[in-house]
Amino acid sequence: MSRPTKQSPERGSARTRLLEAARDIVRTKGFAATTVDDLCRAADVTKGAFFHHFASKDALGVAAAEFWAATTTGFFEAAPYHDPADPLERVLAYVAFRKAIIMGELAEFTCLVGTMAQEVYASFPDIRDACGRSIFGHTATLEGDIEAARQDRGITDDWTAESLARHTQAVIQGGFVLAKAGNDPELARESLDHLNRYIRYLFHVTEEEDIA
Amino acid sequence: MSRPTKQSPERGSARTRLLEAARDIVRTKGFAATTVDDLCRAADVTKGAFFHHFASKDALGVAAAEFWAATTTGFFEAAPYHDPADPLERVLAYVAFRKAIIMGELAEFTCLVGTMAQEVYASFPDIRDACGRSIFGHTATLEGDIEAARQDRGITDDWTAESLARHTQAVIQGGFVLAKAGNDPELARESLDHLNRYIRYLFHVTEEEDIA
DNA sequence: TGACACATACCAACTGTATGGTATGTATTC
DNA sequence: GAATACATACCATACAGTTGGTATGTGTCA
Repeated sequence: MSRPTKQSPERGSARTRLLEAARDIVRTKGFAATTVDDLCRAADVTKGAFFHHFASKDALGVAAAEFWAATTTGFFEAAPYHDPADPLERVLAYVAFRKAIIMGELAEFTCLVGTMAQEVYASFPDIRDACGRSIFGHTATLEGDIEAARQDRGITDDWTAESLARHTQAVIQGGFVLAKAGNDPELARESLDHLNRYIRYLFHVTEEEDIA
Repeated sequence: MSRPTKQSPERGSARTRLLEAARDIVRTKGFAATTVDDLCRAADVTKGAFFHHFASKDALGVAAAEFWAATTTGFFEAAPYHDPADPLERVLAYVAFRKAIIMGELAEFTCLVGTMAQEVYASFPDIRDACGRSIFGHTATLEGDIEAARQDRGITDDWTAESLARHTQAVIQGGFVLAKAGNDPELARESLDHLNRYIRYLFHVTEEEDIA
Protein backbone atom coordinates (compact mmCIF):
# COMPACT_ATOMS: atom_id res chain seq x y z
CA MET A 1 0.00 0.00 0.00
CA SER A 2 1.39 3.37 -0.97
CA ARG A 3 1.77 6.01 1.65
CA PRO A 4 -0.61 8.92 1.55
CA THR A 5 0.45 12.17 -0.07
CA LYS A 6 -1.07 15.63 0.03
CA GLN A 7 -3.01 14.42 -2.99
CA SER A 8 -4.09 11.09 -1.51
CA PRO A 9 -4.24 11.22 2.28
CA GLU A 10 -7.12 8.74 2.34
CA ARG A 11 -5.79 6.59 5.15
CA GLY A 12 -4.88 9.48 7.36
CA SER A 13 -1.29 10.14 8.24
CA ALA A 14 0.92 7.38 9.55
CA ARG A 15 1.14 9.21 12.84
CA THR A 16 -2.62 9.24 13.28
CA ARG A 17 -2.92 5.62 12.26
CA LEU A 18 -0.28 4.68 14.83
CA LEU A 19 -2.14 6.59 17.52
CA GLU A 20 -5.40 4.88 16.62
CA ALA A 21 -3.65 1.52 16.70
CA ALA A 22 -2.21 2.36 20.12
CA ARG A 23 -5.64 3.34 21.38
CA ASP A 24 -7.09 -0.01 20.32
CA ILE A 25 -4.23 -2.37 21.10
CA VAL A 26 -3.15 -0.84 24.40
CA ARG A 27 -6.72 -1.03 25.65
CA THR A 28 -6.70 -4.73 24.83
CA LYS A 29 -3.23 -5.84 25.90
CA GLY A 30 -1.89 -3.02 28.04
CA PHE A 31 1.04 -0.75 27.27
CA ALA A 32 3.98 -2.98 28.11
CA ALA A 33 2.58 -5.97 26.21
CA THR A 34 1.95 -3.85 23.13
CA THR A 35 5.05 -4.00 20.96
CA VAL A 36 6.19 -1.42 18.46
CA ASP A 37 5.84 -4.12 15.82
CA ASP A 38 2.23 -4.69 16.88
CA LEU A 39 1.51 -1.04 16.30
CA CYS A 40 3.34 -0.87 12.99
CA ARG A 41 1.49 -3.94 11.73
CA ALA A 42 -1.89 -2.56 12.76
CA ALA A 43 -1.16 0.86 11.30
CA ASP A 44 0.42 -0.67 8.21
CA VAL A 45 3.62 1.30 8.49
CA THR A 46 7.22 0.36 9.05
CA LYS A 47 9.37 0.83 12.09
CA GLY A 48 11.18 3.62 10.33
CA ALA A 49 7.92 5.54 10.17
CA PHE A 50 7.23 4.81 13.82
CA PHE A 51 10.53 6.21 15.01
CA HIS A 52 10.26 9.10 12.62
CA HIS A 53 7.10 10.25 14.39
CA PHE A 54 7.90 9.14 17.95
CA ALA A 55 11.27 9.32 19.63
CA SER A 56 10.56 6.18 21.64
CA LYS A 57 7.80 3.83 22.68
CA ASP A 58 7.52 5.94 25.84
CA ALA A 59 6.92 9.04 23.71
CA LEU A 60 4.20 7.22 21.80
CA GLY A 61 2.51 6.48 25.11
CA VAL A 62 2.45 10.17 25.95
CA ALA A 63 1.14 11.04 22.49
CA ALA A 64 -1.52 8.33 22.73
CA ALA A 65 -2.75 9.77 26.02
CA GLU A 66 -2.89 13.24 24.49
CA PHE A 67 -4.65 11.88 21.42
CA TRP A 68 -7.16 10.21 23.72
CA ALA A 69 -7.69 13.45 25.62
CA ALA A 70 -8.30 15.36 22.40
CA THR A 71 -10.68 12.86 20.82
CA THR A 72 -12.70 12.18 23.96
CA THR A 73 -13.02 15.90 24.62
CA GLY A 74 -14.60 16.31 21.21
CA PHE A 75 -16.78 13.26 21.74
CA PHE A 76 -18.16 14.46 25.06
CA GLU A 77 -18.61 18.03 23.90
CA ALA A 78 -20.82 16.77 21.09
CA ALA A 79 -22.82 14.45 23.36
CA PRO A 80 -26.48 15.25 24.07
CA TYR A 81 -26.24 15.31 27.86
CA HIS A 82 -25.55 19.03 27.76
CA ASP A 83 -29.04 19.80 26.46
CA PRO A 84 -31.18 20.09 29.63
CA ALA A 85 -31.59 23.59 31.01
CA ASP A 86 -31.54 22.28 34.59
CA PRO A 87 -27.90 21.76 35.65
CA LEU A 88 -28.77 18.78 37.88
CA GLU A 89 -30.49 17.17 34.94
CA ARG A 90 -27.29 17.64 32.96
CA VAL A 91 -25.28 15.91 35.65
CA LEU A 92 -27.68 12.97 35.81
CA ALA A 93 -27.79 12.89 32.01
CA TYR A 94 -24.01 12.64 32.03
CA VAL A 95 -24.18 9.57 34.25
CA ALA A 96 -26.89 8.07 32.06
CA PHE A 97 -24.77 8.79 28.99
CA ARG A 98 -21.73 7.10 30.53
CA LYS A 99 -23.91 4.08 31.20
CA ALA A 100 -25.39 4.08 27.71
CA ILE A 101 -22.04 4.01 25.96
CA ILE A 102 -20.99 0.86 27.83
CA MET A 103 -21.70 -1.63 25.10
CA GLY A 104 -19.88 -4.08 22.87
CA GLU A 105 -16.47 -5.45 23.74
CA LEU A 106 -14.62 -4.39 26.88
CA ALA A 107 -11.77 -2.87 24.89
CA GLU A 108 -14.24 -0.71 22.97
CA PHE A 109 -15.68 1.18 25.92
CA THR A 110 -12.98 1.07 28.57
CA CYS A 111 -10.66 3.98 29.19
CA LEU A 112 -7.22 4.07 27.60
CA VAL A 113 -5.74 6.53 30.06
CA GLY A 114 -7.16 4.79 33.12
CA THR A 115 -5.68 1.51 31.92
CA MET A 116 -2.32 3.07 31.09
CA ALA A 117 -2.08 5.07 34.31
CA GLN A 118 -2.78 1.97 36.35
CA GLU A 119 0.04 0.14 34.61
CA VAL A 120 2.79 2.71 34.12
CA TYR A 121 2.30 5.18 36.97
CA ALA A 122 5.64 4.34 38.55
CA SER A 123 7.68 3.43 35.48
CA PHE A 124 6.78 6.21 33.04
CA PRO A 125 5.94 9.43 34.87
CA ASP A 126 5.51 11.26 31.56
CA ILE A 127 2.80 8.87 30.44
CA ARG A 128 1.22 8.89 33.89
CA ASP A 129 1.03 12.68 33.88
CA ALA A 130 -0.45 12.76 30.38
CA CYS A 131 -3.08 10.26 31.57
CA GLY A 132 -3.73 12.37 34.63
CA ARG A 133 -4.25 15.47 32.50
CA SER A 134 -6.76 13.58 30.38
CA ILE A 135 -8.73 12.22 33.33
CA PHE A 136 -8.74 15.35 35.46
CA GLY A 137 -9.31 17.56 32.46
CA HIS A 138 -12.44 15.56 31.84
CA THR A 139 -13.64 15.75 35.44
CA ALA A 140 -13.25 19.50 35.24
CA THR A 141 -15.87 19.61 32.48
CA LEU A 142 -18.39 18.07 34.89
CA GLU A 143 -17.52 20.34 37.75
CA GLY A 144 -19.29 23.34 36.28
CA ASP A 145 -22.63 21.58 36.01
CA ILE A 146 -22.30 20.12 39.50
CA GLU A 147 -21.50 23.49 41.00
CA ALA A 148 -24.37 25.12 39.12
CA ALA A 149 -26.71 22.41 40.38
CA ARG A 150 -25.44 22.94 43.93
CA GLN A 151 -26.25 26.61 43.80
CA ASP A 152 -29.48 26.08 41.89
CA ARG A 153 -30.71 23.64 44.54
CA GLY A 154 -29.27 25.53 47.48
CA ILE A 155 -27.07 22.66 48.62
CA THR A 156 -24.65 23.64 51.36
CA ASP A 157 -23.52 20.23 52.56
CA ASP A 158 -19.83 19.65 53.09
CA TRP A 159 -18.81 18.23 49.76
CA THR A 160 -17.41 20.08 46.78
CA ALA A 161 -18.27 19.94 43.11
CA GLU A 162 -14.64 19.16 42.38
CA SER A 163 -14.67 16.20 44.72
CA LEU A 164 -17.94 14.80 43.38
CA ALA A 165 -16.67 15.16 39.82
CA ARG A 166 -13.60 13.13 40.76
CA HIS A 167 -15.71 10.56 42.57
CA THR A 168 -17.79 10.16 39.44
CA GLN A 169 -14.62 9.32 37.53
CA ALA A 170 -13.55 6.91 40.25
CA VAL A 171 -16.85 5.04 40.01
CA ILE A 172 -16.52 4.82 36.24
CA GLN A 173 -12.91 3.66 36.37
CA GLY A 174 -13.64 1.20 39.14
CA GLY A 175 -16.58 -0.15 37.17
CA PHE A 176 -14.21 -0.86 34.30
CA VAL A 177 -11.85 -2.76 36.58
CA LEU A 178 -14.68 -4.93 37.89
CA ALA A 179 -16.07 -5.45 34.40
CA LYS A 180 -12.67 -6.72 33.29
CA ALA A 181 -12.13 -8.90 36.36
CA GLY A 182 -15.58 -10.41 35.99
CA ASN A 183 -15.51 -10.31 32.19
CA ASP A 184 -18.94 -8.73 32.23
CA PRO A 185 -19.76 -5.15 31.11
CA GLU A 186 -22.88 -5.18 33.27
CA LEU A 187 -20.63 -4.79 36.30
CA ALA A 188 -19.62 -1.35 35.03
CA ARG A 189 -23.22 -0.32 34.41
CA GLU A 190 -24.30 -1.48 37.85
CA SER A 191 -22.02 0.98 39.63
CA LEU A 192 -23.39 3.84 37.56
CA ASP A 193 -26.84 3.03 38.93
CA HIS A 194 -25.45 3.45 42.42
CA LEU A 195 -23.79 6.69 41.40
CA ASN A 196 -27.07 7.95 39.98
CA ARG A 197 -28.81 7.13 43.25
CA TYR A 198 -26.06 8.82 45.27
CA ILE A 199 -26.27 12.03 43.27
CA ARG A 200 -30.04 12.13 43.67
CA TYR A 201 -29.58 11.72 47.40
CA LEU A 202 -26.99 14.48 47.48
CA PHE A 203 -29.41 16.85 45.77
CA HIS A 204 -32.40 15.65 47.80
CA VAL A 205 -34.34 14.57 44.72
CA THR A 206 -37.58 13.05 45.99
CA GLU A 207 -39.54 10.35 44.23
CA GLU A 208 -42.32 12.80 43.43
CA GLU A 209 -40.23 15.42 41.68
CA ASP A 210 -38.27 12.74 39.84
CA ILE A 211 -36.14 14.07 37.04
CA ALA A 212 -34.00 13.04 34.12
CA MET B 1 23.06 -16.83 50.25
CA SER B 2 22.27 -20.46 50.94
CA ARG B 3 18.82 -21.70 50.33
CA PRO B 4 16.70 -22.45 53.36
CA THR B 5 16.43 -25.99 54.60
CA LYS B 6 14.04 -27.63 57.00
CA GLN B 7 16.55 -26.65 59.65
CA SER B 8 16.93 -23.06 58.50
CA PRO B 9 13.81 -21.88 56.69
CA GLU B 10 14.35 -18.33 57.82
CA ARG B 11 13.66 -16.77 54.44
CA GLY B 12 10.62 -18.87 53.70
CA SER B 13 10.46 -21.18 50.72
CA ALA B 14 11.60 -20.01 47.31
CA ARG B 15 8.04 -20.34 46.08
CA THR B 16 6.71 -18.02 48.75
CA ARG B 17 9.50 -15.54 48.19
CA LEU B 18 8.73 -15.49 44.49
CA LEU B 19 5.06 -14.86 45.20
CA GLU B 20 5.92 -12.03 47.57
CA ALA B 21 8.24 -10.56 44.96
CA ALA B 22 5.47 -10.82 42.37
CA ARG B 23 3.07 -9.09 44.72
CA ASP B 24 5.45 -6.17 45.19
CA ILE B 25 6.93 -5.83 41.72
CA VAL B 26 3.75 -6.41 39.71
CA ARG B 27 1.99 -3.76 41.76
CA THR B 28 4.76 -1.35 40.84
CA LYS B 29 5.45 -2.16 37.19
CA GLY B 30 2.52 -4.24 36.05
CA PHE B 31 2.55 -7.89 35.01
CA ALA B 32 3.95 -7.65 31.49
CA ALA B 33 6.79 -5.34 32.49
CA THR B 34 7.78 -7.61 35.34
CA THR B 35 10.34 -10.08 34.03
CA VAL B 36 11.09 -13.50 35.37
CA ASP B 37 14.61 -12.27 36.06
CA ASP B 38 13.20 -9.36 38.09
CA LEU B 39 11.35 -11.84 40.26
CA CYS B 40 14.30 -14.19 40.65
CA ARG B 41 16.56 -11.32 41.62
CA ALA B 42 14.11 -9.97 44.19
CA ALA B 43 13.45 -13.41 45.63
CA ASP B 44 17.12 -14.29 45.46
CA VAL B 45 16.60 -17.52 43.58
CA THR B 46 17.63 -18.73 40.15
CA LYS B 47 15.55 -19.31 37.09
CA GLY B 48 15.76 -23.02 37.68
CA ALA B 49 13.92 -22.52 40.95
CA PHE B 50 11.35 -20.31 39.28
CA PHE B 51 10.46 -22.84 36.62
CA HIS B 52 10.60 -25.63 39.14
CA HIS B 53 7.73 -24.02 41.02
CA PHE B 54 5.84 -22.42 38.15
CA ALA B 55 5.28 -23.91 34.72
CA SER B 56 5.35 -20.49 33.09
CA LYS B 57 5.17 -16.80 33.83
CA ASP B 58 1.46 -17.06 33.14
CA ALA B 59 1.15 -19.74 35.83
CA LEU B 60 3.00 -17.51 38.29
CA GLY B 61 0.43 -14.81 37.59
CA VAL B 62 -2.36 -17.16 38.52
CA ALA B 63 -0.52 -18.29 41.65
CA ALA B 64 0.19 -14.67 42.61
CA ALA B 65 -3.51 -13.84 42.38
CA GLU B 66 -4.35 -16.85 44.52
CA PHE B 67 -1.63 -15.93 47.00
CA TRP B 68 -3.10 -12.44 47.15
CA ALA B 69 -6.58 -13.83 47.73
CA ALA B 70 -5.34 -16.04 50.56
CA THR B 71 -3.27 -13.39 52.33
CA THR B 72 -5.82 -10.60 52.02
CA THR B 73 -8.56 -12.91 53.26
CA GLY B 74 -6.54 -13.53 56.39
CA PHE B 75 -5.75 -9.86 56.72
CA PHE B 76 -9.37 -8.74 56.50
CA GLU B 77 -10.63 -11.53 58.73
CA ALA B 78 -8.28 -10.33 61.44
CA ALA B 79 -9.21 -6.67 61.01
CA PRO B 80 -11.15 -4.89 63.76
CA TYR B 81 -14.07 -3.72 61.62
CA HIS B 82 -15.97 -6.90 62.48
CA ASP B 83 -16.28 -5.92 66.13
CA PRO B 84 -19.46 -3.77 66.24
CA ALA B 85 -22.66 -5.62 67.09
CA ASP B 86 -24.67 -3.41 64.71
CA PRO B 87 -24.26 -4.75 61.17
CA LEU B 88 -24.50 -1.28 59.61
CA GLU B 89 -21.75 -0.13 61.91
CA ARG B 90 -19.64 -3.02 60.63
CA VAL B 91 -20.24 -1.95 57.04
CA LEU B 92 -19.27 1.63 57.77
CA ALA B 93 -16.31 0.42 59.81
CA TYR B 94 -15.20 -1.57 56.76
CA VAL B 95 -15.22 1.58 54.65
CA ALA B 96 -13.34 3.46 57.36
CA PHE B 97 -10.83 0.63 57.55
CA ARG B 98 -10.28 0.66 53.80
CA LYS B 99 -9.62 4.37 54.07
CA ALA B 100 -7.29 3.99 57.04
CA ILE B 101 -5.04 1.48 55.30
CA ILE B 102 -4.41 3.85 52.40
CA MET B 103 -1.03 5.13 53.47
CA GLY B 104 2.57 5.08 52.36
CA GLU B 105 3.55 4.43 48.78
CA LEU B 106 0.97 3.72 46.08
CA ALA B 107 2.37 0.25 45.44
CA GLU B 108 1.99 -0.61 49.11
CA PHE B 109 -1.75 -0.11 49.38
CA THR B 110 -3.07 -0.65 45.87
CA CYS B 111 -4.63 -3.89 44.77
CA LEU B 112 -2.58 -6.53 42.97
CA VAL B 113 -5.53 -8.31 41.42
CA GLY B 114 -7.26 -5.12 40.31
CA THR B 115 -4.08 -3.99 38.61
CA MET B 116 -3.46 -7.36 36.99
CA ALA B 117 -7.05 -7.85 35.85
CA GLN B 118 -7.03 -4.43 34.22
CA GLU B 119 -3.91 -5.35 32.29
CA VAL B 120 -4.31 -8.99 31.32
CA TYR B 121 -8.07 -9.52 31.10
CA ALA B 122 -7.97 -10.25 27.39
CA SER B 123 -4.53 -11.84 27.08
CA PHE B 124 -4.47 -14.24 30.03
CA PRO B 125 -7.96 -15.47 30.90
CA ASP B 126 -6.57 -17.74 33.60
CA ILE B 127 -5.01 -14.82 35.43
CA ARG B 128 -8.09 -12.70 34.89
CA ASP B 129 -10.32 -15.37 36.39
CA ALA B 130 -8.02 -15.82 39.38
CA CYS B 131 -8.16 -12.04 39.91
CA GLY B 132 -11.93 -12.14 39.57
CA ARG B 133 -12.20 -14.87 42.19
CA SER B 134 -10.09 -12.78 44.57
CA ILE B 135 -12.10 -9.60 44.07
CA PHE B 136 -15.55 -11.12 44.09
CA GLY B 137 -14.65 -13.50 46.88
CA HIS B 138 -13.80 -10.44 48.94
CA THR B 139 -17.01 -8.60 48.05
CA ALA B 140 -18.92 -11.67 49.21
CA THR B 141 -17.50 -11.23 52.70
CA LEU B 142 -19.13 -7.77 52.86
CA GLU B 143 -22.43 -8.94 51.50
CA GLY B 144 -23.47 -10.65 54.72
CA ASP B 145 -23.10 -7.52 56.82
CA ILE B 146 -24.88 -5.39 54.23
CA GLU B 147 -27.78 -7.81 54.03
CA ALA B 148 -27.99 -8.03 57.83
CA ALA B 149 -28.01 -4.22 58.01
CA ARG B 150 -30.75 -4.09 55.38
CA GLN B 151 -32.96 -6.36 57.39
CA ASP B 152 -32.01 -4.77 60.69
CA ARG B 153 -32.98 -1.34 59.40
CA GLY B 154 -35.97 -2.52 57.43
CA ILE B 155 -34.65 -1.28 54.11
CA THR B 156 -36.72 -2.43 51.16
CA ASP B 157 -35.41 -0.12 48.42
CA ASP B 158 -34.56 -1.65 45.08
CA TRP B 159 -30.88 -2.39 45.52
CA THR B 160 -29.28 -5.61 46.63
CA ALA B 161 -26.55 -6.30 49.16
CA GLU B 162 -24.61 -8.09 46.44
CA SER B 163 -24.74 -5.06 44.19
CA LEU B 164 -23.73 -2.62 46.93
CA ALA B 165 -20.85 -4.87 47.92
CA ARG B 166 -19.62 -4.83 44.33
CA HIS B 167 -20.09 -1.08 44.11
CA THR B 168 -17.96 -0.69 47.20
CA GLN B 169 -15.19 -2.58 45.44
CA ALA B 170 -15.64 -0.45 42.33
CA VAL B 171 -15.22 2.73 44.35
CA ILE B 172 -12.09 1.36 45.99
CA GLN B 173 -10.58 0.19 42.70
CA GLY B 174 -11.51 3.41 40.94
CA GLY B 175 -9.96 5.40 43.76
CA PHE B 176 -6.71 3.53 43.16
CA VAL B 177 -6.79 4.38 39.47
CA LEU B 178 -7.28 8.07 40.22
CA ALA B 179 -4.62 8.01 42.92
CA LYS B 180 -2.17 6.58 40.41
CA ALA B 181 -3.15 8.96 37.61
CA GLY B 182 -2.87 11.95 39.95
CA ASN B 183 0.03 10.47 41.90
CA ASP B 184 -1.77 11.29 45.12
CA PRO B 185 -3.18 8.75 47.60
CA GLU B 186 -5.63 11.34 48.90
CA LEU B 187 -7.64 10.83 45.70
CA ALA B 188 -8.37 7.27 46.81
CA ARG B 189 -9.41 8.35 50.29
CA GLU B 190 -11.68 11.05 48.93
CA SER B 191 -13.91 8.57 47.11
CA LEU B 192 -14.28 6.52 50.27
CA ASP B 193 -15.77 9.58 51.96
CA HIS B 194 -18.37 9.72 49.21
CA LEU B 195 -19.01 6.01 49.60
CA ASN B 196 -19.48 6.47 53.34
CA ARG B 197 -21.99 9.24 52.71
CA TYR B 198 -23.83 7.13 50.12
CA ILE B 199 -24.18 4.17 52.46
CA ARG B 200 -25.51 6.42 55.21
CA TYR B 201 -28.06 7.79 52.78
CA LEU B 202 -29.04 4.28 51.70
CA PHE B 203 -29.68 3.34 55.32
CA HIS B 204 -31.35 6.65 56.16
CA VAL B 205 -28.83 7.48 58.87
CA THR B 206 -29.75 10.91 60.21
CA GLU B 207 -27.31 13.39 61.68
CA GLU B 208 -28.79 12.91 65.15
CA GLU B 209 -28.40 9.15 65.35
CA ASP B 210 -24.95 9.34 63.82
CA ILE B 211 -23.01 6.14 64.09
CA ALA B 212 -19.59 4.66 63.58
C1' DT C 1 9.35 29.51 -14.56
C1' DG C 2 12.79 26.63 -13.36
C1' DA C 3 16.47 25.08 -10.61
C1' DC C 4 18.49 24.36 -6.38
C1' DA C 5 18.47 23.55 -1.26
C1' DC C 6 16.35 21.59 2.14
C1' DA C 7 12.73 19.36 4.95
C1' DT C 8 9.36 15.85 5.64
C1' DA C 9 7.66 11.30 5.49
C1' DC C 10 8.48 7.19 4.96
C1' DC C 11 10.87 2.20 3.98
C1' DA C 12 13.90 -2.21 4.35
C1' DA C 13 17.32 -4.35 6.62
C1' DC C 14 19.97 -4.74 10.50
C1' DT C 15 21.83 -4.92 15.62
C1' DG C 16 22.55 -5.75 20.46
C1' DT C 17 20.28 -7.18 24.17
C1' DA C 18 16.61 -8.86 27.08
C1' DT C 19 13.37 -12.37 27.57
C1' DG C 20 10.81 -16.69 28.52
C1' DG C 21 11.98 -21.07 28.67
C1' DT C 22 15.02 -25.59 28.71
C1' DA C 23 18.48 -29.17 29.61
C1' DT C 24 21.17 -31.01 32.83
C1' DG C 25 23.50 -31.48 37.09
C1' DT C 26 23.63 -31.64 42.35
C1' DA C 27 22.56 -31.17 47.26
C1' DT C 28 19.03 -32.29 50.68
C1' DT C 29 15.23 -34.73 52.71
C1' DC C 30 12.39 -38.63 53.51
C1' DG D 1 17.42 -44.49 46.66
C1' DA D 2 13.93 -41.80 45.05
C1' DA D 3 11.76 -37.68 45.05
C1' DT D 4 12.18 -32.80 45.94
C1' DA D 5 14.28 -28.44 45.56
C1' DC D 6 17.04 -26.10 43.87
C1' DA D 7 21.51 -24.17 40.69
C1' DT D 8 24.22 -23.41 36.28
C1' DA D 9 24.59 -22.85 31.67
C1' DC D 10 22.46 -22.36 27.71
C1' DC D 11 19.08 -21.36 23.64
C1' DA D 12 15.83 -19.28 20.24
C1' DT D 13 13.32 -15.53 19.69
C1' DA D 14 11.31 -11.12 20.25
C1' DC D 15 12.21 -6.71 21.34
C1' DA D 16 13.28 -1.53 21.08
C1' DG D 17 15.91 1.07 18.59
C1' DT D 18 19.42 2.31 14.45
C1' DT D 19 21.20 2.93 9.94
C1' DG D 20 21.17 4.42 5.48
C1' DG D 21 18.48 5.21 2.14
C1' DT D 22 14.38 7.12 -1.30
C1' DA D 23 10.31 9.67 -2.74
C1' DT D 24 7.82 13.75 -2.29
C1' DG D 25 6.78 18.36 -1.05
C1' DT D 26 8.25 23.42 -0.20
C1' DG D 27 10.52 27.67 0.17
C1' DT D 28 13.62 30.79 -2.41
C1' DC D 29 15.95 33.34 -5.61
C1' DA D 30 17.46 34.28 -10.22
